[in-house]
Amino acid sequence: MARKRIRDIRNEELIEATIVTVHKRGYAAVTMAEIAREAGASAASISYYFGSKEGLMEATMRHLLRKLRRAMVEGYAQAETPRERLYAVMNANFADSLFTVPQCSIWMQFWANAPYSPRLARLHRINRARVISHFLAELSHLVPADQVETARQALQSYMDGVWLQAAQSDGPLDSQAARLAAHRVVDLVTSRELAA
Amino acid sequence: MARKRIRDIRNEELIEATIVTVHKRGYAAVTMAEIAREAGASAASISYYFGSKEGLMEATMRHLLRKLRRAMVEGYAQAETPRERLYAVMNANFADSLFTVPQCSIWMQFWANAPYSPRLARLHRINRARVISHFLAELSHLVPADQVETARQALQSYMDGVWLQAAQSDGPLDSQAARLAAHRVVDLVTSRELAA
DNA sequence: CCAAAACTTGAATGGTCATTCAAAATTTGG
DNA sequence: CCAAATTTTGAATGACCATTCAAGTTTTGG
Repeated sequence: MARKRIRDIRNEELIEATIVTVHKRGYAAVTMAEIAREAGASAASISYYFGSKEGLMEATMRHLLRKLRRAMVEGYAQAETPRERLYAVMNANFADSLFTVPQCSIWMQFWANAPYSPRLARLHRINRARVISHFLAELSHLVPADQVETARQALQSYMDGVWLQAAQSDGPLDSQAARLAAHRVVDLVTSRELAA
Repeated sequence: MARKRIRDIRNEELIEATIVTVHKRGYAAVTMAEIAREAGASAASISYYFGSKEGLMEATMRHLLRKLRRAMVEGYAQAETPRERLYAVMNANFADSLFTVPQCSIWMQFWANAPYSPRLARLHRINRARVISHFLAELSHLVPADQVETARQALQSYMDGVWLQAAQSDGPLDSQAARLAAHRVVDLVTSRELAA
């Protein structure tokens, strides 16, 4: 019991420290020593728990993806119509617990660096495919078949763009306003006017 | 005459090599030696021309921003209505010469790393303010005053999101389709239905 | 309480990299 | 053609960093 406990505690602490430190210094500049200091540990302990720097980054990204997925399925469970499920996707992405400057910032860091790390790229690809299929599934009930892909592209671009802008924001974010705005975008994109 | 010529030629070659190499290896991993090799020069010559790695990155970002700005003013000159000018902004961002995978990719690299480099951050801030004011100026003629900011946020998020997705794309991009889709988004956002 | 297992880290290692510099090559202006 | 200015680079420098390892400390299970 306790054997597992300690490992889990350290994992969590080190991942949290990674989020804070990558946000503060950037993916390109962050060092093991900085992350370790933030966590009150030594750089050597990171190697002990995660094997390597890349292992730590992968674990941190997994942590963030898990958090997002949890928020998503939670909202999905209560949604009953395709439109409500689209709202649920947006609500998850702009949930109070996820839509903060540091988290959007670190998300961007991983996003930008995923193409250059096989382990991050893999996680990124899997997550991306999942989100796309969710969007397509719901949109297929709401817009003509030949517009589904265009509508998905629009919704997903908007969602990503909001995160990207949020990452650059100075002040704190208004997650509720973001959700409302996102709902409106869903409504617009699924209205008849999308047709060319 | 020739004195300036050589410097300009080298500047251009090194900046072009920087774009190619950063796209290939990522901002976090790229080295002076790699860029120099791509340009058929030595790492020392980069220091000679740009002073430092950060100087080279700043010059490269300036180059990209200049390119974007040129495309923008060109379209602006021909636009006659607020809506046409919004189209022009989109057309510039999704111009054939700019909307390519490598360029979207490197743009993301700079975007993600700007917050951690004072010189990049400065360029980024200036560009951002310029784009925002353009959007606001045109939107103020098209939507009620209390919706201008929301509409700007939506349009800009969409635009950024499309670039972000394009950077991750596997195949080549269809810039004309991107422009058409962007026009439709402009139409949607400036329609009466934006109202909550 | 005890031995074994798990955990922790300071210091060493080996490697990488931006930058500098001196010397050489090239170009320029006359 | 020549001297001065400019351009080029190989090698040296110094700094930084991820990872390893051996030696300790703490925790665990009995």
